[in-house]
Formats: sequence, structure tokens, C-alpha cells
Amino acid sequence: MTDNLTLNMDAYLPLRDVVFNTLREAILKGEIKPGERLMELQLAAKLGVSRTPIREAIRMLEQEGLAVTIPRRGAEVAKMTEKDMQDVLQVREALDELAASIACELITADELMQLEQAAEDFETATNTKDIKRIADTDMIFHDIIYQATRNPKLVNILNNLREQMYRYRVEYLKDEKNYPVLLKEHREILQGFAEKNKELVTDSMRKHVENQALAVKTMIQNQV
Amino acid sequence: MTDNLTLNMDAYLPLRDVVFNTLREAILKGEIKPGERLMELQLAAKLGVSRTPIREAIRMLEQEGLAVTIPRRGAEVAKMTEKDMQDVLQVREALDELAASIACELITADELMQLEQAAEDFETATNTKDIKRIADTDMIFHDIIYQATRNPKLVNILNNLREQMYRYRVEYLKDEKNYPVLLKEHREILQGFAEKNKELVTDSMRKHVENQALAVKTMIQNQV
DNA sequence: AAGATACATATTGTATACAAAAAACACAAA
DNA sequence: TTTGTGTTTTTTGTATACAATATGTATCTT
Repeated sequence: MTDNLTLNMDAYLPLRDVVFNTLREAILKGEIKPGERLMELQLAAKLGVSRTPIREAIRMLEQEGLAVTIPRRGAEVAKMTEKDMQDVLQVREALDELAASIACELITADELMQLEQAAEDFETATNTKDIKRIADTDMIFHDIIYQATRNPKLVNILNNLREQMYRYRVEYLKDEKNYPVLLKEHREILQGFAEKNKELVTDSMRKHVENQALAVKTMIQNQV
Repeated sequence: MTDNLTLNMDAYLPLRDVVFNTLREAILKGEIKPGERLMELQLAAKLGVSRTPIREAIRMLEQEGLAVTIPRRGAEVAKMTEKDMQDVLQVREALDELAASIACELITADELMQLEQAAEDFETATNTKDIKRIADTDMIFHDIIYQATRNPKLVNILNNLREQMYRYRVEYLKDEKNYPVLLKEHREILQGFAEKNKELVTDSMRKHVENQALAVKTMIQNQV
């Protein structure tokens, strides 16, 4: 584990939320690795708080699927097998398609502009080597679509699914030879929205997620 | 709130889990009503435990969408508007269809038999006035399909969505004139599985959820 | 050397104590 | 009556203390 976990005290949030966000970030960034134990006393000391907010944060991580706890043994960062990943992607495929389909009906002119901007920003980002920026701009692109569904429950589930894959997605984005395909897919999705062509949107979205699924799959296999 | 909340101490579970299950049940059964406050000291006294496991259980309920907490104000049982319900059903429709489609490919002969049995049990149950039994047998029918997907992540999400609707679904099942339609739909789904006819399965499943959505919608509107 | 056993230690589970904030109340002034 | 203000009470937030369990280690026995 990193030894420079520090709390961001800016916000006026209960410590449990601050701890939750801190741990969540650390897990997603890979600073705390899958399988690593989350020991209350240790974390409490490191973050300078008591065990109580740590415990509550762990309960929250647990429900997000980022941590697993065994009674009387404590929590550890959830491990993701290839099967887990496929399962997540299977659901994501269906829901990303649903989201695209709904968004295609409901998207406003303003949101469409934002989406165009996001696609541009992503394209610009792929010319840098800044993975974080590439990942962020890609996330924004999809977030605009999610928001356009006007369905917070759906958005919530999609965010959660995305979160569970975050670590692997970053790996995917490190490989430059994926960029042309990604850009092409984004453009196709964008075009679909512009034309309000639901079939084009859902088809290209499906391809988009399928490609990602494929990439993650080979990646995990090579990793072993 | 009911004043006969009691813990089921059978299992050797951490108190937080026992409390979580107890509160969850109470919320789903409507014993604790939407908007009602979940006060730690009160619950602790009622259940005969300290505040610590209560707090952890509340964090878990929160992530399940059954409770909402406002910092420095405490938690309350989540309220469900008609819009929330529609949002949930929109996702359920997509995922129930996905589940049916996957299950149609993967279902075993044994599971198919179980499904037939479940459909029969449901039919028998509709002849009684025992709402709980009707709800349970219906749940089993769908559970078999969920399990047949071999996708625990999907099962998990579907269970959660179902949970959020539980209270309203019970109301739906109280109205006897819905039974013929329900039975017909179950039979159609079953037939689809028997024939491994994916299109029939997904179509009838979609109709099944759509009808439920419609019923819940009119129900909520009349309620007001 | 291998295995069993007892003891020490680390870690989680639960209760409680204290601090801080919010809500409820009472009472006065307009 | 309404509004404002100060006070009390309630309730959550956080830390800590103690209990119970699991884990690791050393020792003993064969």
C-alpha cells in the first residue's frame, strides 16, 4: 500500500465520506492492490482518524463491490477475475445500449454541443501521453450521454459498473494502437446522435463496448 | 414504526448484518414507512444493541437505495416517487430481457424442470389469498431464470432493482384480476425456454415487465 | 523433524463516552 | 400573531475502551 494516503479536508463532509472517497480513489488508482487487506487500525493511524469512520467507509466500499469482508477477518480489496470482468461487461453492454437509445430521444441541442466538444477534447487528449487526461475526457463523453437519459438510477448503476472496471480500462487506454478505433467509434456515436438515428447510436455503442470487452479480455489473459 | 422489531439471532453473523437484515425486512414489509426517520439511539434500544452496529447497517441500507442520509440529520427510509419507479422499471426491463436471453442459451434440463415446477407453484398460490406466498413463488420463478444466466453481477443488480420495487409489487399482486395475465405470461416465457426460442422468451419477458410497469404506474397515481 | 498444544499477539466486534451540530422550545419584542 | 433570540434537548459524529476471536509463535511430545 502507498504510505502517502492523506485526507482531503476541503469539503465539509462527515469523515466517513472523506475516508470513503480517499480509499475509493486509492483502490481505483491501484495504490491499494486487489487482495490487499484493509486493516482498520492501520488505516486509522495513516489517515489520522479513529476506527469508526474507517469502518463505515469500508461498509460503503463493500456495497460498491470494491471491497470484500470476511467476518472476524476484516476487509480486503476485491479481486477481479476475467469472469467477473466479462460479467460486468455483459451488463454494461446492455445498459450502455439502453442509455444510448434513451439519450438519442431526449438529448437537447445544448447537450449535443457538449458531446461534440467532449469528442474533440478526447481526440486532443489522445495526442498527449497523459493517460489520466485521456481517461477523464473519455469519461466525460460517456457521462454526457448518461446524463441525457434523465434516469438517475440508470446513471448510478452505469457509474458503478464503470468503476469496477476502472483499473483495467486505464490499461486499455495506455495502448496507443487502440486510439484510431476509439476515435472512429466516438465519431460514429456522435453522428448517430446528430441524426437522431437510434439504430446507428445503439449499434455503434454496442460495438464500442464489445471492443472494450475484447481488449480487456486479451489484456487479462496476457497479464497472467 | 412497529414496536416489535426483534433480532433473529439464529445465525452467527456480526450484529451489523443481523441489524441490516432486520431493518431491510421491516422496510420492505412496510413496517417502517418511507420518510420515517431511522434514529440510532431509538433503534439501538429497540433491538437491544449499541449504536455501532446500527450505524453500519444504515450505511449498508444506504448503498442499497433503501435509506437516505442527510449529514448531521441522520437517515430516513427512502421515498419512491412515480418517476423513481419508472426509472427502476426502465432498467429492469432491459436487464430482465438480457437475463432471459442469456438464460435461454444456458439453462439446463434440470433448471427447466425447476422452472416448470415454479410456474405450477405460482399458479397454485394464486388460488389462495396468501399474498406473501404468491409473491414468494413469483420471486422463485424469476430467480431460477436469473441464476441460469451464470452471471452473479447481473443477478445482484436485478435483485437490488426488485428490492426497490418490492412494496409496490406486493400491491400489484393483491389485485386478483392481474392473475390471468400473469399466468399467461409465465406460461409463454416457460414455453420459450422449453423451445429454446430466444425471441419468444425476450418478447414475453419484455411484455411481462411492461405490464408490471403499467400497473405500478396507475397504482401510484390512484394512491395520490 | 512433524505434529500438537498452549500461550502471546493482532485484529475485528461491540459498547460507551464525549463533542458538536441541529432541532425544538420558551419567551420577549414588534 | 409573528418574528427573533437565547437556551435546552435531541441526535449525530467521532474517539476510545473493552471483549471475543483468529492468527502466529514457541515449546513440548513423539
